[in-house]
Amino acid sequence: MAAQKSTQPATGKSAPDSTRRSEKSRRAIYDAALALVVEVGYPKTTIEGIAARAGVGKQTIYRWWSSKADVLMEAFLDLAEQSVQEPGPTPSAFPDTGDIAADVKDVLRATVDQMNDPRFDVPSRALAAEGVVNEQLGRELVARLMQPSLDLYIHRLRAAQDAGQVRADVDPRIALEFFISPLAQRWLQHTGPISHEYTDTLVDYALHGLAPR
Amino acid sequence: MAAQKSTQPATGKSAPDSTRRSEKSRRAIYDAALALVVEVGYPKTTIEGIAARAGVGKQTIYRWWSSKADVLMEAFLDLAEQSVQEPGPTPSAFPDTGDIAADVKDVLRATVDQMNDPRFDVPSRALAAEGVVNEQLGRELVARLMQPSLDLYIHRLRAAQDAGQVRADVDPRIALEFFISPLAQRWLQHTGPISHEYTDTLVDYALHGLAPR
Amino acid sequence: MAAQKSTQPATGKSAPDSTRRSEKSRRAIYDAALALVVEVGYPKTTIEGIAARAGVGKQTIYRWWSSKADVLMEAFLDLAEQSVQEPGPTPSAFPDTGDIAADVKDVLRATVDQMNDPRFDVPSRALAAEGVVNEQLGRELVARLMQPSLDLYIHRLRAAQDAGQVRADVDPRIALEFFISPLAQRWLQHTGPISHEYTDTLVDYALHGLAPR
Amino acid sequence: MAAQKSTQPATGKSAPDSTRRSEKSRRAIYDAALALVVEVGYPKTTIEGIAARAGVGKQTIYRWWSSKADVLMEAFLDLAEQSVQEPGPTPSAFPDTGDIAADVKDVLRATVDQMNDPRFDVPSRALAAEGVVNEQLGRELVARLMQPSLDLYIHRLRAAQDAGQVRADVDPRIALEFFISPLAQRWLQHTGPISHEYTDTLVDYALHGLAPR
DNA sequence: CCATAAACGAGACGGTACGTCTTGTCTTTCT
DNA sequence: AGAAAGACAAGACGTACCGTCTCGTTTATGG
Repeated sequence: MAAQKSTQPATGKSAPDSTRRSEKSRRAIYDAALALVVEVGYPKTTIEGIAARAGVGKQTIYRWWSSKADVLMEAFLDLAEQSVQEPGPTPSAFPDTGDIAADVKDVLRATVDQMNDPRFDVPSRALAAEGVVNEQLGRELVARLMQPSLDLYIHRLRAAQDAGQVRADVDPRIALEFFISPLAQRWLQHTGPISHEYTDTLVDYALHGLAPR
Repeated sequence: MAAQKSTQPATGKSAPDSTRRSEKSRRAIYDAALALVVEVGYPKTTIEGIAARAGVGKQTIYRWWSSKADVLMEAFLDLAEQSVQEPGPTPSAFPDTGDIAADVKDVLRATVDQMNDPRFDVPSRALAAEGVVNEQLGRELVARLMQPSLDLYIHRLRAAQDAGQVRADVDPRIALEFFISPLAQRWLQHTGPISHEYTDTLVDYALHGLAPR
Repeated sequence: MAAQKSTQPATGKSAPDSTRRSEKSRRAIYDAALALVVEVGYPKTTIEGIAARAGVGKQTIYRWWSSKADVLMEAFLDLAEQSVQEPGPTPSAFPDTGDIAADVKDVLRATVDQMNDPRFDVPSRALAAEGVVNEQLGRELVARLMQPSLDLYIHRLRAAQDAGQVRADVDPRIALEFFISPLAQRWLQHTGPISHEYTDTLVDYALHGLAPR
Repeated sequence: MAAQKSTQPATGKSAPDSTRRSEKSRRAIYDAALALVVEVGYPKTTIEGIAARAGVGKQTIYRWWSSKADVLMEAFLDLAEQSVQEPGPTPSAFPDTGDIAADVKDVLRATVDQMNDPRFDVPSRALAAEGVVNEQLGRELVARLMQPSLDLYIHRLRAAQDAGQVRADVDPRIALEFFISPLAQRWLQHTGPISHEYTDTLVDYALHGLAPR
């Protein structure tokens, strides 16, 4: 948004010069934002609170972000990028053992575990809530946070179609929703408990259908 | 702490006497809350604004509701109850033509239409967002707003099981999520367009499975 | 003030029938008002508080009095009337031993003592403050609370003039101010300490003048 | 509680930095406060009203003053300081023609005139009333507003003592009350009319005594 | 000895102001 | 010029009382 290509267009208020930006402040703001959201919840997390905790002037936040949600989104994205670079099984890769059922169950179990980790749960809940009500932010969230994961599903489902494990006439962008949406709804809206058994069941029902064969 | 005649627990601040409540004020508050949410959005809807628009003292709101979300939830419930009593096809009945696919498609098309009506979309989005972040409210929303509809799905799916159109070993409470959750996620999180074709596809995929038969 | 002689004039809102007034409530209101003023101070004494403490409906106060100050004034007058009927030296009599200096010193010493009694100090301070800012109430206070005492001074000073102890060309209504006003100002405005020595000095200075003879 | 560099005691809420205070806002607040008190009276003068009229946020008032009375006191002091710097007879000087009676009459006549000027009367009445009930404020009023004038009286009376026009054994701090207190009481408590004749009489009575010589 | 009407307790109501909190802007000072 | 610091105008928060207005419930004659 607001692609700041090069020599900024004269918009009255001259845009900040990102080359002189303080990296230390950025990190401190990310850390403070995430910590506060986890500790006191999103509504009680304020720009002032973040600035104070980060040891930063308020203006430094307003200069670089447009809203509390914006700060949190970037902080969360940054967190996600960091964890990618951690050792261990790269979460940005989708397993492909040849058994689509087993592979999807695997991924969903990991997702369930993540949803039960407050460091993930609280900020992403907050962002999701904001995105529900603020369409612009919502679309940005989908594009920057969710789409990469969804693409992995699509890719794996295409492979399953090639292997004859999923019907060729099925749209993978819809198919993946059978795995993700019920879990997402239970998680976000507290409509039901989430567990490994539950996601396993989802995969079985989705693949084989509700109707008798 | 003052003689407490019978029921409610003594909460220090004696509870208001609901028999003396002003029905006119309640209605005015519901109307103002819904109108404001639609007009200016949830975050800019304030208790002060509702009170002013309803021609009511702020205390009258605080006396009977605990938060902005609480007001809006009751206003929305009230709206739902009213529309039930309107003429036309009762939305609290689930069609049963004997064809589960057709019946579910029918209901989902109506749901899609509702989601495209701003009078429904804006307040329910606001409530859903609040419920994501506030678990207590979220559970209340599920219980009071969503559960009645879900029960209709469950009931219809059980009938379909009896009729042999849905496998007997399928849990209807999970099965219904294949119809509802993908649509809900697209709607709430803007993850994709919603249309009659889309929901029709959902029903077909869900009933017959993703895997080849 | 709004003399309600007999068959009241049709003023729209029919005046309350004072013959049916509850004496018990009146007493309870007086007691509550005086107690609250002493305990929490005048500004924190509220009509609601008085009503609650007296076990009385707010309307019962509004029916018979026009303001908080009005209640307190009547309560205080009532208190004064009661103390008159107590045994001991009647304060409504001014001593006349033939020695004007001694008699005035006597009375002023009693006044000093009264000013140091919180039961008198707090409510009368509150009333005086209100009277400073609200002329109507101020005049009523003077007429109903202060004038009777002032008249005793005038009477005694006239006697002193007859006895040749005070110059005949002196206006007693001004002369009495030399005794009363300095003390009143020190008391009300905290401009100085008040004591028996102080009032004795006042009397001496006033009688014999500041200039050398 | 946070590093407190040097002087002021750590009060939890760090004190505002008075070097960065907006002079424009201060002036606007003084003007608004005085204007409102004169126009609508003290009780109907509210902090919100002052802020609105001054075009200032409420917090800017609460940051620098502790109460409505505090604002008004400083506004009034500021007004007094300003009028000192005006041309004309400096009110901070007490005339000394050698005739103590004439000089005091002079000053009292000016005081009477001031009491009849609503710009002075209304705010100072309000402050006096507040000081009657709030001892802390009262003492501050005396020290900051009244004492300077009283000192002039004391100084002039000492000179009169040196000149043999006032008895040497008289305490000037008490003597001055004969001039000031009766006038103050008539003014504040509406116990009588105030005029030049009245104050002239006060001076004569006070100097020569009530008793025959 | 009721009938009836007023005063009463209780407290909900539309309002106003309180004093606090946070927002997003602006200004000052330091680096 | 960026950043820390924080004052500022604006305005919502939730609370406390205001003075008015019903509600039943005493209570106290007067028919």
